[in-house]
Amino acid sequence: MEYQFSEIEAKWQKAWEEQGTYKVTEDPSLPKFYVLDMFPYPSGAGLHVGHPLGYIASDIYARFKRLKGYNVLHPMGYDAFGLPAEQYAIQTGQHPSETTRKNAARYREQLDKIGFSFDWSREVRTCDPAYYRWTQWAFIQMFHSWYNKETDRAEPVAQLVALFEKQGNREVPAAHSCPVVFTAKEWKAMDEPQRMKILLDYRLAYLADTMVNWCPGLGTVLANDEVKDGVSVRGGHVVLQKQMKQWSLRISAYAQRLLDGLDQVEWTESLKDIQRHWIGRSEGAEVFFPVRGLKESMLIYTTRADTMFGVTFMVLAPESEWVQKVTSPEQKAAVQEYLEQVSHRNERERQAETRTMTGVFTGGYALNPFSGKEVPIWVSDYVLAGYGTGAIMAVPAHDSRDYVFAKTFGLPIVPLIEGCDVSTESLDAKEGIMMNSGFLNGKTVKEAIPIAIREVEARGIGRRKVNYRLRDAIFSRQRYWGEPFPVYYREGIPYTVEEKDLPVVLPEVDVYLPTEAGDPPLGRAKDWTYKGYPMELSTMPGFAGSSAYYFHYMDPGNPHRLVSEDAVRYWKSVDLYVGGTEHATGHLIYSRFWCKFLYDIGVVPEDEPFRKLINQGMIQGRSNFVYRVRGTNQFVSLHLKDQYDTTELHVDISLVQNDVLDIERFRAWSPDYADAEFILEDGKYVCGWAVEKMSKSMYNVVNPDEVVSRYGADTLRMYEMFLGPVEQSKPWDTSGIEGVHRFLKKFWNLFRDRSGAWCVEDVAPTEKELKILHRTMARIENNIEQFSMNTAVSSFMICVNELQELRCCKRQILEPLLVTLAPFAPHITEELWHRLGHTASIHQATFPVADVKYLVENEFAYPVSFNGKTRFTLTLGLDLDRDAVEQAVLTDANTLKYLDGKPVRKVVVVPGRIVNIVF
RNA sequence: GCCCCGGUGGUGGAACCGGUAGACACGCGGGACUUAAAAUCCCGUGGCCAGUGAUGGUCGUGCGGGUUCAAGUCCCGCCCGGGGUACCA
Repeated sequence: MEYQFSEIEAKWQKAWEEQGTYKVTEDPSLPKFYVLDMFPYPSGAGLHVGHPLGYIASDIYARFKRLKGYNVLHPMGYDAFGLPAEQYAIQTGQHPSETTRKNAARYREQLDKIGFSFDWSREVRTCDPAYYRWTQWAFIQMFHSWYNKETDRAEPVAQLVALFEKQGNREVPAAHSCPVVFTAKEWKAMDEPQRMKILLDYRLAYLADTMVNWCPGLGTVLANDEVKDGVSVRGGHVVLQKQMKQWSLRISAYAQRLLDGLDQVEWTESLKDIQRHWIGRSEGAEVFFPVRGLKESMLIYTTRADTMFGVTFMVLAPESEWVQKVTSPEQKAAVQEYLEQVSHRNERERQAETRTMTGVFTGGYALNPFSGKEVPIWVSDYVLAGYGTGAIMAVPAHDSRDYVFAKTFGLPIVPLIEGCDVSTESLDAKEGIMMNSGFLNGKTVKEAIPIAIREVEARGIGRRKVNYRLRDAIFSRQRYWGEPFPVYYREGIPYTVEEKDLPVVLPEVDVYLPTEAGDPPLGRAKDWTYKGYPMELSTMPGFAGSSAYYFHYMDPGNPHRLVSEDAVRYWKSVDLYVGGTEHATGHLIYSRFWCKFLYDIGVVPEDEPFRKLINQGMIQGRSNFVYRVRGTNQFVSLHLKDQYDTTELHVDISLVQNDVLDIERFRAWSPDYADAEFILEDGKYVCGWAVEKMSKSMYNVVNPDEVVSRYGADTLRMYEMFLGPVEQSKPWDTSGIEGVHRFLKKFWNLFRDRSGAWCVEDVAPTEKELKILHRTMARIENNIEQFSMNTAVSSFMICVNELQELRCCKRQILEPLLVTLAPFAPHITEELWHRLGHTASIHQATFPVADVKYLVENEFAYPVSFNGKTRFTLTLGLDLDRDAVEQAVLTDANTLKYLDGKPVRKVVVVPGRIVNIVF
């Protein structure tokens, strides 16, 4: 019987589903292993062949771990809230939940055909109220928590209130944004709205006026990771800076823990670097500069306290409250005009103007506390309001931005490093010997920095300070298709909905657009109130639902908890997470933060969610081109095109095989080409090709369904792995798939004789056959553990080629081999397993253990080289020691020939590796 | 600009700790089977040079240096491609 993959695959997919083969429950008698894929957003376009790459790799790993005796949790679900469904709803009026449901069904259909071992009974969808109640619940917990910097964890706000009642807020070690200082007495004298306003500045989920990325094109606010190069990542719309009242998560309180935690996880260094950079820890000092005519001193942040003597001016961010305080009457009009000008600029313009500095003098002066000199205070948008204190001391000689500013406005530049030349550019490097710097003269920069900070502290004009670039996460979106906030307003003050009333279900609206008044779409909902009070109109961002979904998989559908104690104590955290690197500064940071918070409040036992992370590469498209002679309907073959003036056009890759165009089908492809003419080479039309993004517009999309129906899921799975390392990006080229398909046919044929009849025999295998088997088993196990799936596939090919040559069809060889192959090709192996007489699934078998006695060789073909050049090989026993090998080689006839009578200077022998003769 | 990661045949890619570069596969060329095609099987396949020939020589892992008996692998300096980040004081 031929290898009939379609029937085999359909049969076993059905059987696995019916028998619940991949259903998993907590089993304390077995070690656990949690393999997770980043869940997909179900888009309308469906899956292309690049999407399942990571899923296949993780599925192989999950199946392997099961065969090794682990209880494996391997779930899947959908990141189902998101902009595309909502934009589609705006255009068509179709409810986003409807589109999402359809798209998810399509995804499921496609995924099922590939034969994954997901436990679908644990499916989580972020848009399902039964799930998002836990997103809302977590928000409520954050609302009622504050960050205690002393205990370094989140604690209940009730405890904070107790502290306020006892001692006011001055000494409370909290991460906060509260501008006022009060005593216990003052706190007690406040009324409820006043207290609630204060507490908002301490909560981990808080409402505040903040500078946000406002995207008019999408009608919503965006988080920093959703903006790139001044435009929105989704849709590419212009983004403006705007002051708005928004919900935020105080993730900045966790900056140090997020940084430290990176040392505990097995992620690639480059991904950790991206996160480290995003967190952006810097060590420096905050220093007060007295201001002429004011009692109050201005606070600045610097990492270069050593350069204090070189400060020749100060710069304020346009948004700084100090601008109004220091501006002189004469400069008021100019400053106003500048602020006006700056406010109209969007992020892109602000960034594009790196070269031309803008700014204005405020008319105010600050006093350099070290040199005693007065320096002018300027305003410029090169200083950011959100970092440090929104004010800087400018040292043009040693900071390139200050340098450009000084040159632009003719401000003095005082060099502080001996022998440096600042006539054309600043010297930013932290090296050299200090000069012009009073008590720091003669010191190196590295010595001077701590000395200067110590001096600042000794004089009581500032203190050592660590800053982070990481900002609090803006958590409101002025959109419809997201989790509603469990928040209502009483007298303008936000309160959370009682937990017993969760979930707060997303209400229906007539259209998915903002209201006339400019409120978000939820402003259109009828009776959008709680206990008679108005509800919050924003919804949560995309990352809300994806920050803890991996916990709910452990205990899906639990109506009482995100995850039960028993379940989370068993599954703990994700052992292996597979997904794209594009989530480095979004999902992967937010999830870590969310997990640490849940850890702080005692809901989960570990504070890092993803122990090991593998980033799968992208599968790129391989496009084909035809060359049309300009102004004609004539097409010229690739290698002749240089003789003509041509236009390169994408051609659908389904019309091309091995870069040769199917002319008839090309003519039928579009009416424009119906009467096309062709200039051929060797009777063929050869197409050009290029590696590009896989996309419809390039006509290079390959759909997994098509591959499955032509070659089967087992072939698709193995070919995706065979393409190359999982982590690497590489182009998809369907022509290569034949080799993998051929391999599976050969493998199938090992079980049959020449006539096609079943021929597996119970005969003792030979030493040689056992060696082939055990070597393969050992390699595969090693390859899977290293996540080197491509070399695993090669190892199988080599094994099958060798067994085929030996015409081996012995049960004792084929049976263990089947189990070894099962993670890669689950269907064909299941079929053959049952034909061998088994009744239970092969996926519940045990992975065979390689016996070392079959792995050791007793002979080795030594490559013998002369002065590093390999000339011949000499097979010798591996039991020979260094001297014996040397003797054997030196007396060999071949050696004498290559030496040609010259004296040997040195012989290098590495037993079991190489012999090198130097002469 | 700064920080990562890459660069190996016509193509995708192998090569453990420095030890026979190009495994495995595609493609291509040749052959067998066939009326023919598909499928299958066998042989060859990095470049150049020499030889009728089994073969021999030589160059070769982006470029230029270096360390070493030996370098795709380690070190220094560049070039190119991809990703991250960017007035973060």
